Formats: sequence, structure tokens, C-alpha cells
Amino acid sequence: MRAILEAAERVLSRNPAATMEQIAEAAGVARTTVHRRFASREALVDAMAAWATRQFAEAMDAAHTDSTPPLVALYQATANVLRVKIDWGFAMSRALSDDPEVARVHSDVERRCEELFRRAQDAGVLRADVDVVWAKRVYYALCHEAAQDREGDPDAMATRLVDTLLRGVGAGQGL
Amino acid sequence: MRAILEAAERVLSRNPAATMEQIAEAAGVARTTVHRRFASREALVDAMAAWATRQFAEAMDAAHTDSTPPLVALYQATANVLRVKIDWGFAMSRALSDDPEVARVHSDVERRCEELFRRAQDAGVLRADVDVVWAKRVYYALCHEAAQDREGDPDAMATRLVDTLLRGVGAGQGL
DNA sequence: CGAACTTGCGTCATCGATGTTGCAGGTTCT
DNA sequence: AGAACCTGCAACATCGATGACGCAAGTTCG
Repeated sequence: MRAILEAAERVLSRNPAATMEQIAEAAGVARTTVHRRFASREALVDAMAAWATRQFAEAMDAAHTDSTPPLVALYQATANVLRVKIDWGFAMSRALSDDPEVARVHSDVERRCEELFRRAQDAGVLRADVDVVWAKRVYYALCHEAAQDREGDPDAMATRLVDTLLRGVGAGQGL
Repeated sequence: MRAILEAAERVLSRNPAATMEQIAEAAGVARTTVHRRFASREALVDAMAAWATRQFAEAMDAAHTDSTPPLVALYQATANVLRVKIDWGFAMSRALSDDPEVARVHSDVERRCEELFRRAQDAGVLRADVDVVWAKRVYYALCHEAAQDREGDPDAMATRLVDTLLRGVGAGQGL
């Protein structure tokens, strides 16, 4: 069950068009067994999305983004989310689920993330002259990029990521 | 011919698993006509990659990345590449072509990009304590993210992108 | 031991995408 | 007008993925 989901993530992250046969093989079971657990390919992907979304929400919960100082919460959330995203990159990229409960959890996480960025700007952690939406997009892009490194310490990755997000890579003399 | 390539880009960027039928429809021709031009689906995608790669190389050429000051070249290259990437995002993401000539052009662009970043670091535009490889990955990620905006002035987008890349979005007091 | 459950294997039906071909109608150039 | 060319349309064959069975063998409990 979990083994099939994990195998599916492993295979589909490398090749999104992989067949059920390949997924089954990676899970060490017969293809029919996969079909017994998940009525269709779509059902399997939905289950992956549901599982990843729950992990995602738990990662955000653990960071207490609404009660800790913005910068601390940002570090914590980043490290936690990276840990999940490294293992469930494919499932998280297809988070647009039909299941209303999954959609609710997902939009809830989205909301908390935006709220965190707003608080960060109010606290002076984010520059006042940058668009919060753009800042969030940059943050997401960096998380996605960082999660490509499958090896390495998530905490160190989070440190580098947040450092890059806030300070950039320039030497500072501007143009 | 060009119309088919452009239609394929339009359709495949929204849905990479789209059928030849959908591509043909978007191009306003019959499916058989597409098959007459491109022997197989793979041939079509290869042609798209070849076309996009050439556009990519021309965009870099026009920026004169090896003879202008690094910062100027960075702005120019960014704006030029964004213009191409907005219209050929799908084709550029699958730049791993079998055609040796395409592969050569692509690796040549890659080389020039790395050289530009090295020069930027030597000139003090990039911080000396950041890994050049990481900086390049961040830059690519930002280009990819920025290219999602289909409307808007590429020059303004490049300005914001380079500003974010070099200065980040933080207010500067650090942790 | 015996019942309930799960799994692997082989088989089968179906379906959609791909790629090919022949034919008829339309355009362009000479 | 005639030749060469391109296109749309319809039909066809093929192929791989999907999903559904039944059956035999294995396990886990009582």
C-alpha cells in the first residue's frame, strides 16, 4: 500500500508517462495487485496527491507559522517542506485534486503561506517595495529547485535557500 | 510548417500528453497533414527542440555575453531569453535532443552562460562566497518562473528578475 | 486443521493514439 | 489548359496501456 505509493512516486518523478507495469515492478508486486488497490491510474495519482498533501500540511503545522517570528517560521517551514518535497516531488506538483477535502487542506496551506509572507513584510523582514505575490513565487521556485538535490541535509539546504531568497547572490553595489 | 510548430508549442505547453489530433486542430490542419510533415510524434518534438534551441542561441548571441560588462550582458541576455522562453517554454524544456548539431549548439549556450557567471563573480557583481553552480541554478529557476507570465514587457520582467537575483527580497538586516 | 484473505500469473476485452494509404478537390506555376 | 503539388477526408492496420477475471498457491488467524 504505502510501498506502492512510494514506488509510484519514485517511477513517476523520473518519467510521468510511466506505465502501471513499471510502477508495479518498482513496487515488487504484480500489475494486477496495483489495480486491486487502486481502481484506475487516476485513483492512484489521486491517492498520491492526497498523501503528499497531508504530509505537506503536517510540515507546515510543525513550523507554527502563525505564532513564531516570521524569519524563524520561514526557516522551519522551509526545512520541513523540503524534507517532504524531496520524497514526494511528483505527487506535490499534481496537487490539484478533485477530492474536496484534499483541495481544502491544500488551499489552507496556501493561505497560511501567504499570511506568513505578509507578516514577514510587516515585520520588516521582506522589503516593502517588493510584491508579496512575486516574493512567494520566487520562494516556491527556489524550493522546487532545492528539492532537486536528493542528497544533502535539508536544514543546510533551507539555510542556503532562505539566504538566497532574502539577500540574493549579488555583491551589493547595485547598478 | 511554422504554424504547426507554434500550435504544438501552444498545446503541449498546456498539456504535454496532448494528442496529435489536438495539435493538428490547434494548427487548423488535418491530423494527416501533421504526419506528412513530421514522420512521428518524436520527430515533431525534435523539430520543436531544434527550432527553440536555435532561437535560444540567437538570443544569447544578441547579448554579446563575452564582450560586454557582466551586469549589462546579464540584463540583455535575460530579456532576450525571456522573449524566447515565453513562446517556446515547452520546446526549451525538452532541449535534450538526439541531433548532434542541436546538442552542440545547446552545450555551447550553456558554456557561454557559465562563463558569464564566472566573469560576473570576478568583477565583483556576484558575491564571492556563493557557489557559481547554485547561482546559475537560481537564475535558471527565476527565468523559468518569470516566463510563466505570458503578458507583460520582457524588459521590465528582466529588470525585476535580475534585481531579485542579485538583491533578493529581504530588507537586509539579516538574521 | 480449516476459513478468510491476499497475491501472482495468465488471459481476455477494450480503447485510444499512432501511422499509413488512396482518393478527390483545390491551388500555383508554366 | 495541363502538370505538379498540397490538402482534407475517410478508412485501415497496429500497438500499447488499461482494466477485469478466474484460478492456484501462499499467508495469517481462529
